[in-house]
Amino acid sequence: MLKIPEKTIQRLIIYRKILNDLRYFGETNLFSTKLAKIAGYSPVQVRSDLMVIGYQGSPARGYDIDNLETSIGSFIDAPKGEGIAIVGVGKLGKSMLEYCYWKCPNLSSIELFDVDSKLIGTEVEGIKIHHIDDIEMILSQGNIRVAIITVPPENAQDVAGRLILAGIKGILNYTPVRLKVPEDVFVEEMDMIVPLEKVSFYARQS
Amino acid sequence: MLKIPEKTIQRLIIYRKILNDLRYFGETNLFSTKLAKIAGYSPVQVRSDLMVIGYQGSPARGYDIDNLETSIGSFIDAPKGEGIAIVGVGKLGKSMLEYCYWKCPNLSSIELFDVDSKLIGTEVEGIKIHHIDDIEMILSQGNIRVAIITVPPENAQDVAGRLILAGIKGILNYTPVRLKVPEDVFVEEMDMIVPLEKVSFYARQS
DNA sequence: TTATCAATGTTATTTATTTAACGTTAAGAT
DNA sequence: ATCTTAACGTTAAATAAATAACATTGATAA
Repeated sequence: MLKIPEKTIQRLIIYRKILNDLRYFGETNLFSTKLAKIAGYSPVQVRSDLMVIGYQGSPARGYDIDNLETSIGSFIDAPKGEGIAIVGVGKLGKSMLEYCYWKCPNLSSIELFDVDSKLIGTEVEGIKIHHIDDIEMILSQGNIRVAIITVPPENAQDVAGRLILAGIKGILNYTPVRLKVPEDVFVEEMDMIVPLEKVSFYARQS
Repeated sequence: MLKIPEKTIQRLIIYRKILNDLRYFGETNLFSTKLAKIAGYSPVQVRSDLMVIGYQGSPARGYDIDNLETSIGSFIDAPKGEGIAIVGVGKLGKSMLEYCYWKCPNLSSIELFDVDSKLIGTEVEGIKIHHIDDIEMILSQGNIRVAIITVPPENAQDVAGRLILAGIKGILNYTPVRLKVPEDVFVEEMDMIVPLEKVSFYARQS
Protein backbone atom coordinates (compact mmCIF):
# COMPACT_ATOMS: atom_id res chain seq x y z
CA MET A 1 0.00 0.00 0.00
CA LEU A 2 1.22 3.48 -0.88
CA LYS A 3 2.37 5.31 2.20
CA ILE A 4 0.67 8.65 2.67
CA PRO A 5 2.71 11.30 4.51
CA GLU A 6 1.54 12.10 8.03
CA LYS A 7 1.54 15.79 7.26
CA THR A 8 -0.86 15.30 4.37
CA ILE A 9 -3.24 13.35 6.57
CA GLN A 10 -3.07 16.04 9.25
CA ARG A 11 -3.85 18.73 6.73
CA LEU A 12 -6.74 16.78 5.26
CA ILE A 13 -8.24 16.48 8.74
CA ILE A 14 -7.86 20.23 9.17
CA TYR A 15 -9.43 20.94 5.79
CA ARG A 16 -12.36 18.77 6.71
CA LYS A 17 -12.93 20.67 9.92
CA ILE A 18 -12.82 24.00 8.09
CA LEU A 19 -15.22 22.75 5.43
CA ASN A 20 -17.57 21.61 8.14
CA ASP A 21 -17.49 25.05 9.76
CA LEU A 22 -18.09 26.79 6.44
CA ARG A 23 -20.96 24.51 5.57
CA TYR A 24 -22.48 25.36 8.93
CA PHE A 25 -22.41 29.01 7.89
CA GLY A 26 -24.19 28.19 4.66
CA GLU A 27 -21.27 28.32 2.26
CA THR A 28 -21.56 25.93 -0.68
CA ASN A 29 -18.26 26.08 -2.52
CA LEU A 30 -14.78 27.57 -2.25
CA PHE A 31 -11.43 27.88 -4.05
CA SER A 32 -8.11 26.44 -2.98
CA THR A 33 -6.92 29.96 -2.19
CA LYS A 34 -9.59 30.48 0.44
CA LEU A 35 -9.15 27.08 2.03
CA ALA A 36 -5.40 27.65 2.06
CA LYS A 37 -5.74 31.03 3.71
CA ILE A 38 -8.00 29.76 6.49
CA ALA A 39 -5.85 26.69 7.08
CA GLY A 40 -2.62 28.65 6.94
CA TYR A 41 -1.04 26.85 3.99
CA SER A 42 -0.41 27.65 0.32
CA PRO A 43 -3.02 27.04 -2.38
CA VAL A 44 -0.67 24.63 -4.15
CA GLN A 45 -0.32 22.66 -0.98
CA VAL A 46 -4.08 22.36 -0.75
CA ARG A 47 -4.47 21.27 -4.35
CA SER A 48 -1.73 18.69 -4.17
CA ASP A 49 -3.16 17.33 -0.91
CA LEU A 50 -6.55 16.93 -2.56
CA MET A 51 -4.86 15.13 -5.43
CA VAL A 52 -3.96 12.40 -2.94
CA ILE A 53 -7.58 11.57 -2.29
CA GLY A 54 -8.40 11.98 -5.98
CA TYR A 55 -10.99 14.68 -5.51
CA GLN A 56 -11.76 16.72 -8.62
CA GLY A 57 -12.84 20.36 -8.42
CA SER A 58 -13.95 22.70 -11.17
CA PRO A 59 -11.83 25.59 -12.44
CA ALA A 60 -14.93 27.76 -12.48
CA ARG A 61 -16.59 26.89 -9.18
CA GLY A 62 -13.70 25.50 -7.22
CA TYR A 63 -14.65 22.79 -4.75
CA ASP A 64 -18.09 21.80 -3.62
CA ILE A 65 -17.88 22.02 0.16
CA ASP A 66 -20.38 19.30 0.91
CA ASN A 67 -18.86 16.86 -1.55
CA LEU A 68 -15.28 17.53 -0.55
CA GLU A 69 -16.06 17.15 3.13
CA THR A 70 -17.66 13.80 2.41
CA SER A 71 -14.76 12.71 0.21
CA ILE A 72 -12.18 13.53 2.86
CA GLY A 73 -14.35 11.76 5.41
CA SER A 74 -14.58 8.55 3.43
CA PHE A 75 -10.82 8.66 2.94
CA ILE A 76 -9.88 9.40 6.56
CA ASP A 77 -12.60 7.85 8.67
CA ALA A 78 -13.17 4.29 9.68
CA PRO A 79 -16.23 3.22 7.67
CA LYS A 80 -18.12 1.86 10.68
CA GLY A 81 -16.86 4.43 13.19
CA GLU A 82 -13.91 4.10 15.54
CA GLY A 83 -13.95 2.67 19.03
CA ILE A 84 -11.40 3.95 21.52
CA ALA A 85 -10.15 3.04 24.97
CA ILE A 86 -9.02 5.62 27.50
CA VAL A 87 -6.66 4.21 30.10
CA GLY A 88 -6.26 6.34 33.21
CA VAL A 89 -9.32 8.34 34.28
CA GLY A 90 -7.64 11.17 36.17
CA LYS A 91 -8.17 14.84 35.45
CA LEU A 92 -6.55 14.62 32.04
CA GLY A 93 -8.32 11.40 31.14
CA LYS A 94 -11.66 12.95 32.05
CA SER A 95 -10.89 16.07 29.99
CA MET A 96 -10.06 13.86 27.05
CA LEU A 97 -13.20 11.82 27.50
CA GLU A 98 -15.47 14.86 27.58
CA TYR A 99 -13.72 16.33 24.61
CA CYS A 100 -13.99 13.15 22.56
CA TYR A 101 -17.49 12.46 23.74
CA TRP A 102 -18.80 15.79 22.48
CA LYS A 103 -16.54 16.65 19.60
CA CYS A 104 -15.72 13.43 17.75
CA PRO A 105 -18.47 12.62 15.29
CA ASN A 106 -17.01 9.33 14.17
CA LEU A 107 -16.62 7.67 17.57
CA SER A 108 -18.75 4.57 17.86
CA SER A 109 -17.72 3.54 21.35
CA ILE A 110 -15.55 4.56 24.28
CA GLU A 111 -14.23 2.27 27.00
CA LEU A 112 -12.65 3.54 30.22
CA PHE A 113 -10.02 1.81 32.34
CA ASP A 114 -8.22 2.56 35.58
CA VAL A 115 -6.58 0.77 38.51
CA ASP A 116 -8.00 2.87 41.34
CA SER A 117 -10.53 0.66 43.14
CA LYS A 118 -12.50 3.75 44.18
CA LEU A 119 -13.15 4.52 40.50
CA ILE A 120 -13.98 1.03 39.19
CA GLY A 121 -17.69 0.69 38.55
CA THR A 122 -18.39 4.43 38.71
CA GLU A 123 -19.46 6.28 35.58
CA VAL A 124 -18.34 9.37 33.67
CA GLU A 125 -20.65 10.73 30.99
CA GLY A 126 -22.64 7.56 31.49
CA ILE A 127 -19.65 5.35 30.68
CA LYS A 128 -18.59 2.77 33.26
CA ILE A 129 -14.95 2.54 34.36
CA HIS A 130 -13.45 -0.95 34.15
CA HIS A 131 -10.45 -2.36 35.92
CA ILE A 132 -7.37 -2.44 33.76
CA ASP A 133 -7.10 -6.20 34.22
CA ASP A 134 -10.26 -6.56 32.11
CA ILE A 135 -8.70 -4.77 29.11
CA GLU A 136 -8.09 -7.88 27.05
CA MET A 137 -11.53 -9.32 27.75
CA ILE A 138 -13.40 -6.12 26.90
CA LEU A 139 -11.33 -5.05 23.90
CA SER A 140 -11.58 -8.48 22.33
CA GLN A 141 -15.34 -8.04 22.02
CA GLY A 142 -15.63 -4.74 20.16
CA ASN A 143 -13.32 -3.81 17.35
CA ILE A 144 -11.35 -1.18 19.21
CA ARG A 145 -8.00 -0.40 17.64
CA VAL A 146 -7.16 2.96 19.22
CA ALA A 147 -6.23 3.83 22.80
CA ILE A 148 -5.39 6.94 24.77
CA ILE A 149 -2.87 6.54 27.60
CA THR A 150 -3.27 9.04 30.44
CA VAL A 151 -1.68 7.14 33.31
CA PRO A 152 1.29 8.06 35.52
CA PRO A 153 4.58 7.69 33.64
CA GLU A 154 5.76 4.72 35.69
CA ASN A 155 2.83 2.65 34.41
CA ALA A 156 2.91 3.81 30.80
CA GLN A 157 5.05 1.06 29.27
CA ASP A 158 3.17 -1.68 31.11
CA VAL A 159 -0.19 -0.32 29.96
CA ALA A 160 1.08 0.00 26.39
CA GLY A 161 2.17 -3.62 26.44
CA ARG A 162 -1.23 -4.80 27.62
CA LEU A 163 -3.05 -2.67 25.09
CA ILE A 164 -0.98 -4.14 22.28
CA LEU A 165 -1.67 -7.66 23.50
CA ALA A 166 -5.36 -6.74 23.40
CA GLY A 167 -5.03 -5.82 19.73
CA ILE A 168 -4.58 -2.05 19.88
CA LYS A 169 -2.87 -0.68 16.75
CA GLY A 170 -2.79 3.06 17.49
CA ILE A 171 -1.84 4.89 20.70
CA LEU A 172 -2.10 8.50 21.81
CA ASN A 173 0.58 8.72 24.46
CA TYR A 174 -0.05 11.56 26.90
CA THR A 175 2.83 10.50 29.13
CA PRO A 176 6.41 11.75 28.74
CA VAL A 177 7.65 8.16 28.43
CA ARG A 178 9.12 6.95 25.12
CA LEU A 179 7.12 3.80 24.54
CA LYS A 180 8.67 0.70 23.03
CA VAL A 181 6.17 -0.84 20.64
CA PRO A 182 6.17 -3.21 17.64
CA GLU A 183 6.50 -1.37 14.37
CA ASP A 184 2.97 -2.10 13.23
CA VAL A 185 1.68 -0.03 16.14
CA PHE A 186 1.34 3.68 15.49
CA VAL A 187 2.19 5.94 18.42
CA GLU A 188 1.47 9.65 18.54
CA GLU A 189 3.34 11.50 21.26
CA MET A 190 1.03 13.84 23.14
CA ASP A 191 3.28 14.91 26.00
CA MET A 192 2.75 18.61 26.60
CA ILE A 193 6.12 19.55 28.04
CA VAL A 194 7.89 19.13 24.71
CA PRO A 195 5.64 21.58 22.82
CA LEU A 196 5.69 24.01 25.74
CA GLU A 197 9.48 24.13 25.76
CA LYS A 198 9.48 24.31 21.99
CA VAL A 199 7.14 27.30 21.94
CA SER A 200 9.18 28.92 24.68
CA PHE A 201 12.28 28.51 22.53
CA TYR A 202 10.80 29.97 19.36
CA ALA A 203 9.01 32.76 21.20
CA ARG A 204 12.44 33.89 22.33
CA GLN A 205 13.91 33.75 18.82
CA SER A 206 11.46 36.26 17.32
CA MET B 1 19.85 34.22 12.74
CA LEU B 2 20.14 30.66 11.46
CA LYS B 3 16.81 28.92 11.57
CA ILE B 4 16.89 25.66 13.49
CA PRO B 5 14.39 23.01 12.35
CA GLU B 6 11.47 22.42 14.69
CA LYS B 7 12.08 18.70 14.62
CA THR B 8 15.63 19.15 15.83
CA ILE B 9 14.45 21.29 18.73
CA GLN B 10 11.81 18.72 19.64
CA ARG B 11 14.35 15.94 19.63
CA LEU B 12 16.79 17.94 21.73
CA ILE B 13 14.05 18.44 24.31
CA ILE B 14 13.40 14.71 24.29
CA TYR B 15 17.12 13.91 24.65
CA ARG B 16 17.31 16.23 27.60
CA LYS B 17 14.45 14.47 29.34
CA ILE B 18 16.03 11.09 28.76
CA LEU B 19 19.41 12.30 30.04
CA ASN B 20 17.70 13.64 33.13
CA ASP B 21 16.07 10.27 33.78
CA LEU B 22 19.36 8.42 33.27
CA ARG B 23 21.21 10.77 35.57
CA TYR B 24 18.56 10.10 38.20
CA PHE B 25 19.43 6.41 37.95
CA GLY B 26 23.10 7.17 38.47
CA GLU B 27 24.34 6.85 34.90
CA THR B 28 27.25 9.13 34.04
CA ASN B 29 27.82 8.77 30.32
CA LEU B 30 26.35 7.20 27.20
CA PHE B 31 26.89 6.69 23.47
CA SER B 32 24.74 8.03 20.66
CA THR B 33 23.52 4.49 20.00
CA LYS B 34 21.97 4.18 23.44
CA LEU B 35 20.40 7.63 23.40
CA ALA B 36 19.05 6.91 19.93
CA LYS B 37 17.56 3.61 20.99
CA ILE B 38 15.74 5.08 23.98
CA ALA B 39 14.52 8.10 22.02
CA GLY B 40 13.50 6.01 19.04
CA TYR B 41 15.77 7.62 16.45
CA SER B 42 18.96 6.66 14.65
CA PRO B 43 22.43 7.24 16.13
CA VAL B 44 23.32 9.50 13.20
CA GLN B 45 20.26 11.57 13.87
CA VAL B 46 21.36 12.02 17.46
CA ARG B 47 24.90 12.99 16.52
CA SER B 48 23.84 15.47 13.88
CA ASP B 49 21.31 17.01 16.28
CA LEU B 50 24.04 17.46 18.88
CA MET B 51 26.19 19.08 16.20
CA VAL B 52 23.62 21.88 16.09
CA ILE B 53 24.30 22.87 19.68
CA GLY B 54 28.02 22.37 19.20
CA TYR B 55 28.42 19.78 21.91
CA GLN B 56 31.53 17.65 21.66
CA GLY B 57 31.64 14.08 22.89
CA SER B 58 34.55 11.70 23.11
CA PRO B 59 34.94 8.67 20.84
CA ALA B 60 36.05 6.67 23.83
CA ARG B 61 33.53 7.71 26.50
CA GLY B 62 30.70 9.04 24.37
CA TYR B 63 28.75 11.87 25.99
CA ASP B 64 28.91 13.03 29.58
CA ILE B 65 25.29 12.93 30.68
CA ASP B 66 25.52 15.76 33.16
CA ASN B 67 27.35 18.06 30.75
CA LEU B 68 25.17 17.29 27.77
CA GLU B 69 22.00 17.84 29.76
CA THR B 70 23.30 21.21 30.85
CA SER B 71 24.40 22.10 27.33
CA ILE B 72 21.00 21.29 25.85
CA GLY B 73 19.42 23.25 28.67
CA SER B 74 21.43 26.37 28.04
CA PHE B 75 20.60 26.10 24.37
CA ILE B 76 16.85 25.47 24.75
CA ASP B 77 15.88 27.21 27.97
CA ALA B 78 15.22 30.83 28.69
CA PRO B 79 18.20 31.90 30.82
CA LYS B 80 16.06 33.46 33.54
CA GLY B 81 13.19 30.98 33.34
CA GLU B 82 10.00 31.30 31.37
CA GLY B 83 6.77 32.88 32.53
CA ILE B 84 3.53 31.62 31.05
CA ALA B 85 -0.11 32.65 31.00
CA ILE B 86 -2.95 30.15 30.92
CA VAL B 87 -6.16 31.60 29.53
CA GLY B 88 -9.28 29.59 30.32
CA VAL B 89 -9.30 27.76 33.64
CA GLY B 90 -11.77 24.98 32.84
CA LYS B 91 -11.00 21.25 33.26
CA LEU B 92 -8.35 21.29 30.57
CA GLY B 93 -6.78 24.53 31.77
CA LYS B 94 -6.55 23.13 35.29
CA SER B 95 -4.97 19.91 34.01
CA MET B 96 -2.42 21.95 32.14
CA LEU B 97 -1.72 24.10 35.14
CA GLU B 98 -1.09 21.15 37.44
CA TYR B 99 1.06 19.48 34.85
CA CYS B 100 3.15 22.59 34.26
CA TYR B 101 3.27 23.44 37.92
CA TRP B 102 4.81 20.11 38.90
CA LYS B 103 6.71 19.04 35.82
CA CYS B 104 8.25 22.14 34.26
CA PRO B 105 11.55 22.91 35.97
CA ASN B 106 12.20 26.11 34.07
CA LEU B 107 8.91 27.91 34.77
CA SER B 108 9.48 31.10 36.72
CA SER B 109 5.86 32.24 36.90
CA ILE B 110 2.32 31.28 35.92
CA GLU B 111 -0.59 33.65 35.48
CA LEU B 112 -4.20 32.48 35.17
CA PHE B 113 -7.04 34.21 33.32
CA ASP B 114 -10.72 33.56 32.78
CA VAL B 115 -13.98 35.42 32.15
CA ASP B 116 -16.21 33.49 34.55
CA SER B 117 -16.97 35.88 37.44
CA LYS B 118 -17.36 32.89 39.77
CA LEU B 119 -13.72 31.98 39.18
CA ILE B 120 -12.11 35.43 39.34
CA GLY B 121 -10.23 35.86 42.60
CA THR B 122 -10.24 32.16 43.49
CA GLU B 123 -6.99 30.20 43.53
CA VAL B 124 -5.67 26.99 41.96
CA GLU B 125 -2.39 25.59 43.27
CA GLY B 126 -2.12 28.86 45.17
CA ILE B 127 -2.30 30.92 41.98
CA LYS B 128 -5.01 33.57 41.74
CA ILE B 129 -7.28 33.72 38.68
CA HIS B 130 -7.49 37.15 37.04
CA HIS B 131 -10.13 38.55 34.75
CA ILE B 132 -9.14 38.42 31.13
CA ASP B 133 -9.54 42.20 30.85
CA ASP B 134 -6.47 42.56 33.08
CA ILE B 135 -4.25 40.58 30.68
CA GLU B 136 -2.43 43.57 29.25
CA MET B 137 -1.86 45.16 32.65
CA ILE B 138 -0.52 41.99 34.27
CA LEU B 139 1.54 40.73 31.36
CA SER B 140 3.22 44.09 30.89
CA GLN B 141 4.77 43.75 34.34
CA GLY B 142 6.51 40.39 34.13
CA ASN B 143 8.33 39.27 31.04
CA ILE B 144 5.84 36.64 29.96
CA ARG B 145 6.15 35.68 26.33
CA VAL B 146 4.27 32.36 26.23
CA ALA B 147 0.56 31.63 26.62
CA ILE B 148 -1.68 28.58 26.65
CA ILE B 149 -5.18 29.03 25.24
CA THR B 150 -7.79 26.67 26.70
CA VAL B 151 -10.96 28.65 26.10
CA PRO B 152 -14.09 27.72 24.10
CA PRO B 153 -13.42 27.89 20.34
CA GLU B 154 -15.66 30.93 19.80
CA ASN B 155 -13.40 33.04 22.02
CA ALA B 156 -10.07 31.72 20.78
CA GLN B 157 -9.27 34.32 18.11
CA ASP B 158 -10.28 37.19 20.37
CA VAL B 159 -8.09 35.89 23.19
CA ALA B 160 -5.19 35.37 20.81
CA GLY B 161 -5.50 38.95 19.63
CA ARG B 162 -5.40 40.29 23.17
CA LEU B 163 -2.46 38.12 24.11
CA ILE B 164 -0.49 39.38 21.15
CA LEU B 165 -1.29 42.97 22.03
CA ALA B 166 0.02 42.18 25.50
CA GLY B 167 3.33 41.08 23.99
CA ILE B 168 2.92 37.31 23.80
CA LYS B 169 5.24 35.72 21.18
CA GLY B 170 4.38 32.04 21.54
CA ILE B 171 1.01 30.33 21.84
CA LEU B 172 -0.07 26.79 22.63
CA ASN B 173 -3.48 26.59 21.01
CA TYR B 174 -5.64 23.88 22.59
CA THR B 175 -8.69 24.95 20.59
CA PRO B 176 -9.57 23.57 17.14
CA VAL B 177 -9.58 27.10 15.71
CA ARG B 178 -6.94 28.11 13.15
CA LEU B 179 -5.63 31.31 14.70
CA LYS B 180 -4.64 34.26 12.57
CA VAL B 181 -1.49 35.77 14.04
CA PRO B 182 1.39 38.01 12.90
CA GLU B 183 4.28 36.01 11.55
CA ASP B 184 6.59 36.80 14.44
CA VAL B 185 4.23 34.91 16.75
CA PHE B 186 4.84 31.19 17.02
CA VAL B 187 1.73 29.04 17.33
CA GLU B 188 1.75 25.37 18.24
CA GLU B 189 -1.50 23.58 17.47
CA MET B 190 -2.55 21.40 20.39
CA ASP B 191 -6.03 20.38 19.30
CA MET B 192 -6.53 16.72 20.14
CA ILE B 193 -9.05 15.76 17.51
CA VAL B 194 -6.51 15.98 14.71
CA PRO B 195 -4.05 13.53 16.28
CA LEU B 196 -6.89 11.24 17.34
CA GLU B 197 -8.22 10.99 13.80
CA LYS B 198 -4.68 10.63 12.52
CA VAL B 199 -3.93 7.71 14.82
CA SER B 200 -7.27 6.18 13.92
CA PHE B 201 -6.31 6.40 10.25
CA TYR B 202 -2.87 4.83 10.63
CA ALA B 203 -4.09 2.18 13.06
CA ARG B 204 -6.37 1.01 10.27
CA GLN B 205 -3.56 0.94 7.70
CA SER B 206 -1.40 -1.56 9.59
C1' DT C 1 55.73 3.72 21.29
C1' DT C 2 52.66 2.41 17.98
C1' DA C 3 48.74 -0.29 16.18
C1' DT C 4 43.93 -1.22 16.92
C1' DC C 5 39.25 -0.14 17.22
C1' DA C 6 34.92 1.58 18.33
C1' DA C 7 32.52 5.77 18.41
C1' DT C 8 32.73 10.45 17.23
C1' DG C 9 32.20 14.84 13.84
C1' DT C 10 31.46 16.10 9.25
C1' DT C 11 30.51 15.92 4.44
C1' DA C 12 27.97 13.73 0.69
C1' DT C 13 24.03 11.23 -0.87
C1' DT C 14 19.53 10.04 -0.82
C1' DT C 15 14.87 10.62 0.25
C1' DA C 16 10.87 13.32 1.37
C1' DT C 17 8.30 17.43 1.14
C1' DT C 18 7.17 21.83 -0.54
C1' DT C 19 6.96 25.21 -3.99
C1' DA C 20 6.97 26.70 -8.66
C1' DA C 21 5.81 26.22 -13.57
C1' DC C 22 2.72 25.19 -17.02
C1' DG C 23 -0.75 23.04 -19.77
C1' DT C 24 -6.01 22.23 -19.19
C1' DT C 25 -10.62 23.35 -18.26
C1' DA C 26 -15.02 25.64 -18.51
C1' DA C 27 -17.83 29.80 -17.46
C1' DG C 28 -18.82 34.43 -19.15
C1' DA C 29 -18.10 38.12 -22.43
C1' DT C 30 -17.51 39.75 -27.12
C1' DA D 1 -18.96 30.62 -31.94
C1' DT D 2 -14.71 31.97 -30.23
C1' DC D 3 -11.84 34.55 -27.01
C1' DT D 4 -10.50 35.60 -22.36
C1' DT D 5 -9.52 34.48 -17.84
C1' DA D 6 -9.08 32.59 -13.41
C1' DA D 7 -8.52 28.42 -11.10
C1' DC D 8 -7.65 23.59 -11.51
C1' DG D 9 -4.52 19.14 -12.12
C1' DT D 10 -0.03 17.61 -12.93
C1' DT D 11 4.73 17.52 -13.81
C1' DA D 12 9.16 19.55 -12.77
C1' DA D 13 12.29 22.13 -9.76
C1' DA D 14 13.79 23.53 -5.33
C1' DT D 15 14.11 23.06 -0.61
C1' DA D 16 14.40 20.52 3.66
C1' DA D 17 15.36 16.42 6.28
C1' DA D 18 17.25 11.99 7.15
C1' DT D 19 20.57 8.62 6.10
C1' DA D 20 24.86 6.82 4.64
C1' DA D 21 29.79 7.22 3.99
C1' DC D 22 34.06 8.34 5.68
C1' DA D 23 37.80 10.65 7.89
C1' DT D 24 39.14 11.76 12.94
C1' DT D 25 39.79 11.00 17.65
C1' DG D 26 41.84 9.05 21.72
C1' DA D 27 41.86 5.28 25.04
C1' DT D 28 43.67 0.58 25.39
C1' DA D 29 46.86 -3.09 24.77
C1' DA D 30 50.73 -5.29 22.44
